Amino acid sequence: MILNIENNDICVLDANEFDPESTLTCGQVFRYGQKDDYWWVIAGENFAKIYQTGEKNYKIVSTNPNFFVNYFDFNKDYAKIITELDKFAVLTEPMRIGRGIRLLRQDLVEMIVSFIISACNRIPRIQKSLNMISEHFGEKHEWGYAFPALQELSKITEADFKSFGCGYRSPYLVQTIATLTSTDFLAQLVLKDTISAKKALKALPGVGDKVADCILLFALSRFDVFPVDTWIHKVYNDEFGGKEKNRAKISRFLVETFGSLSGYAQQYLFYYKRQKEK
DNA sequence: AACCAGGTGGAGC
DNA sequence: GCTCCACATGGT
Repeated sequence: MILNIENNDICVLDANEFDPESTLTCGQVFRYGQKDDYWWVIAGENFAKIYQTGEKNYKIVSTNPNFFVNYFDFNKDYAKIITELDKFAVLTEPMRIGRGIRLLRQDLVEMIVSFIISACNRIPRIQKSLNMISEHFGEKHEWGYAFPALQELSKITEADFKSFGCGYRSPYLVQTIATLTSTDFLAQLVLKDTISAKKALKALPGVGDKVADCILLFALSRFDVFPVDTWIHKVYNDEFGGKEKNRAKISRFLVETFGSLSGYAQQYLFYYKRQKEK
């Protein structure tokens, strides 16, 4: 990976390790889109456009290049990860389909809110709710609306969340945000190991096993977790011939299988299964 | 018109 | 520990 930061531009070479489409559409992030000849993404209060400039060349135009180097984790070498995961036959096709997926380093509060909303929901409606929250409580920029900071989120009422289509998750959101605002929960969380952090997250209303795993993976880069949702449940049945029905046990089995690379395996398998259904 | 969606919390065993 | 079930909301 060759990376140059030139004023407001970032040039990224070696597309074997970066594909904006698979990275953005693989289910880890909700506020993105495709327009004209570029992909765009809003991450917290930052915005980027991603242009393909050659077979293996990308140009990222953003408000904050250094933020996006960290966000896309461009300094991480995926070659070793891919080599290691190549040992699993079940990943051969998913890794071919999802070539260029990078696990993003996203904002903790944004992930907590996003994945509480994701419970028993459809992806387009999750996106709609998050966009409405941003439009009503986030800062307006020329490129759109930032995701609100915690201080702004704490002003949102249960009725507001319901009007944004969050449904029965609305009281969970209000209570969880109140906890994050009034305690040192977040500062303590990042210090904990994966097991303790998961336990702490599950104490938040609206956060169970699956949502906690998503937060750990997408915000805290904990790769030793395997979120099990309806799609991964299908993967487990179809690709692993699994008989277990308890999702916690399925997750445990998959973490035992993929170890410290579980999070990557999960993302390839999730993307693969959803692509196949289309 | 039932059924389902990136599940979770609570009740009852 | 486990198994049911209700929970808003919108799309098919």
